[in-house]
Amino acid sequence: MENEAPEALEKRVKERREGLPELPNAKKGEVVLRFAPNPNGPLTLGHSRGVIINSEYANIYSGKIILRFDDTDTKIKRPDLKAYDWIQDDFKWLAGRKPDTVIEASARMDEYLRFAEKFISEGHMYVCTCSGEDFKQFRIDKQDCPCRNNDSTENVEKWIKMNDSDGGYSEGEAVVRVCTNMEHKNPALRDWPALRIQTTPHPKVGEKYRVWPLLDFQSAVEDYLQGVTHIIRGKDLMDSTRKQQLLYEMTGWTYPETLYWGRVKVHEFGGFSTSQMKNDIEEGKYSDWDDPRLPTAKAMRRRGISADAMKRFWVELSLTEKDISIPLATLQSHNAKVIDKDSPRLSFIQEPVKLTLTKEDVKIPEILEIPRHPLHEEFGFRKWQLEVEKEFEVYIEKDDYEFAMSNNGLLRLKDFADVQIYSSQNGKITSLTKSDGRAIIHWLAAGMEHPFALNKPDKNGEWGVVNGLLENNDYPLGQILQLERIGFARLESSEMIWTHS
RNA sequence: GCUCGCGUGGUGUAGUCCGGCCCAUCAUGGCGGGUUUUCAUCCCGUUUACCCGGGUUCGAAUCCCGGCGCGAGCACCA
Repeated sequence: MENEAPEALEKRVKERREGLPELPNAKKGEVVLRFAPNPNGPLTLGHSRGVIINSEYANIYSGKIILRFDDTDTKIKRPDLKAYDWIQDDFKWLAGRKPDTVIEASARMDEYLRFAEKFISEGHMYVCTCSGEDFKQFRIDKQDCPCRNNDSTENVEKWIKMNDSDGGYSEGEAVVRVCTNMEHKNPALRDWPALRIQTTPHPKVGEKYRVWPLLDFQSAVEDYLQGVTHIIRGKDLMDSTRKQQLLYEMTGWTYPETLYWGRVKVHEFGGFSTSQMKNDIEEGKYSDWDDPRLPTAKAMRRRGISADAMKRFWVELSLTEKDISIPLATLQSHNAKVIDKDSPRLSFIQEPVKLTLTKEDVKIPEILEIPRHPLHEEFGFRKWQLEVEKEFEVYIEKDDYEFAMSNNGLLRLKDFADVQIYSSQNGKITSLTKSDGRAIIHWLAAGMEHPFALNKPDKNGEWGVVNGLLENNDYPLGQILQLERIGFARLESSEMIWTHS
């Protein structure tokens, strides 16, 4: 058998793959990856995929992950000074660590301009002074623009004029193009633009530079300079890869291995446009970037989604080029598994109804001890001081009260006692032990509560405040709680933010 | 218009390169049940899929051809 068909033995056995697929041509310890957002806002849910997938691969291959701020547009997607910090913060939360290197493209301008000048003098790029509209036509017609045939000396002169704020070209009058091929079958690759003039000051470096690289050029040069081995990007940038490969071919550089993912939408949010969110916040539709209704990393964190759940979520979606639309429930399901085991239980009474109960012959304890977590007694106990002398008052939810009224008034107060309730909002404690299969509800003893609010979405997804009574506690702000029979929520100073059930 | 990519259940995903081990994996959701003094966690059961049409082949989710659908690029945005 081995002698007759050796190739049959070499064929890989079909196995179920788990986690991320292998990176092509990756050597442990030598992988360099990068995540390159535009700092025009904090990270969105979409960006979180980039942080997680790239940093996961860096972990798997003991490689490096670079965080690069692609901030070379001063006009359309202006960098937001605050975003540089936000993104580093979001990155650290998602990846569980800081990036190995942080680069700001705007701080690397000298390098980009140096390479631009080199490529122009070598004839790989040229200065084009045609209008955008004219060039568009040349591209459609597969015709060279008049500037294409200028010799490199002339191009260097024009390059100097581009950089000259005094008497040179002004914004829109000249761009630098990569000399590819005007008959390339893919129109997107025909002499693509590499640098242009921008006179809007940059928030970081002001008016120090006049000619700025476009993404394709900046990214191509920086990836080379940093020794990036693998690029993982959206498939909308496939043509970007091809443009950059053409430049790499001219310069003799080796292009990184490139992988892509498709577009992701979340049912509840649709897409994740940073500029759209920015507008909406400015118009007052949302309070800020961490408004729980927004698909930002900040908002997810505020809603009590754990970084671990985000990681599981993105790793499960893996690296496919398919455009997908996924319900938030998938992320929430991962999250529930992660947070359930260490979320302390607490009672929260929505729309409370106060009941006065008689104790009859039942002897109630002065202190009721309820575990903070049903599966982890080592977390300790909640200790409720009960009123043994005077009237005994409790709060239950209006819905539970109404349910009891239409079902003979029998209820069990969880972890405490069986009660019989009357429509007068009075009742009696009938026994401490559970005597039958009656419904068990959560409740609060009077004196153990304080008014508090829960900010949560209704059935239609509209967020609103539910007022109620929260069990007294000393958990720190940011603690994720499980409100018994309701769901998870994260504690803030003036309210709780709903996580999910 | 030109160019590129993708099409497996309600939603994702494995398998597609190298055809048989796939009457198609795992998860999530739905439904039903169990455990639980929470409608949480956990456990069990159940449900539904290879875009369409040809071809090659003993055999096709997988290879070939042709459709159709969806998405993206063709920006002096990233």
